[in-house]
Amino acid sequence: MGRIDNLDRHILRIICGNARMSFKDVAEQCGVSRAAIHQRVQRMQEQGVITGSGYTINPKSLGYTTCTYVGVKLERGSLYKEVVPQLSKIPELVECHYTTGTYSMLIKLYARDNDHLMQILNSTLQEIPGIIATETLISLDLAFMRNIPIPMIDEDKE
Amino acid sequence: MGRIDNLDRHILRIICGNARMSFKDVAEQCGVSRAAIHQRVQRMQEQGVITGSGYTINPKSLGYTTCTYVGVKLERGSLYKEVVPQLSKIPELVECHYTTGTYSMLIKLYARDNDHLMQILNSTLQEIPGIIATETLISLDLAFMRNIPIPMIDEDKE
DNA sequence: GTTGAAAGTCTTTGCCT
DNA sequence: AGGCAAAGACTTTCAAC
Repeated sequence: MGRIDNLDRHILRIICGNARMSFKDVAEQCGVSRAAIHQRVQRMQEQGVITGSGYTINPKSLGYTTCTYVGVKLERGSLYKEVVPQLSKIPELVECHYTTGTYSMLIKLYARDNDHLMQILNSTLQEIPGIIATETLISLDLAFMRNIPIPMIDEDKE
Repeated sequence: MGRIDNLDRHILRIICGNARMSFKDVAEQCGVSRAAIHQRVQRMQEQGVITGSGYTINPKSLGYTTCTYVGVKLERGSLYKEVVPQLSKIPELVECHYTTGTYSMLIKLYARDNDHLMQILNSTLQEIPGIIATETLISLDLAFMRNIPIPMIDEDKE
């Protein structure tokens, strides 16, 4: 996968929170040329360090009033691979993990209102074969949401 | 907050998964001029519909091998406001919700390895006053992670 | 929402360290 | 290998319509 040095990390710290910042400004902040930024961003995309880009949309502006996590219990863990395609069909479902602990899976979804949430939970989720129980954790408040930390490394080592 | 019409929605669908796409291409896909795209994106940023932009970074490339959700139980729900600033100090913690259900809070974090995870759970989290119990849900596999759905609306109504 | 022109930015190529 | 400079191509911005 190739090493990610401190210049890479510096670039990532800047752009991971602002995809539309011009490479000229990134270059100035890093003290290198624009071309260097361009080459490194391109290389990191090829290496799979950077997997994509996007805008963050406020769910409320689209009419989604609630964000909910649901703990899903399966009849058998091995049903995981069969259940995922079914879950994937639910557009409101944005994240889907296979987990250790109390639940077999943890999923995240957005709903327009309580009726919509109930409809997803009862009519859609509970009807999927293999799912024997769900536990609903409604997010009443998002205290914070931020990017993964990007620590600098000791470049002499490694 | 102003209405978001179908052209806005079309734009959002395109750019929310690709922040670096040129507005010229967006304009072509939408069948309008470049300036229209620019005006609308700017307006949506001012309105708070678009709250930011960024690159997605592969956690593994930074040395994070595990993604973990932790259900946190508080002594009293009202301690929430006091606990959040403490949690915010943990850089590996990327998301923090106040929730209904089994837990008082649900948090998401990244760890380099099992030792690192244990250290965050035992040394850091459990030491915060007000936290009486935690339940760890390690993500063994991320089946999918995608953007919130952006439905088109019936523009005659509303 | 559109057009057109001016200002600024990105991307490529070849060169240098 | 990796960083740099310059040129042409492309975008963004700002008018007036």
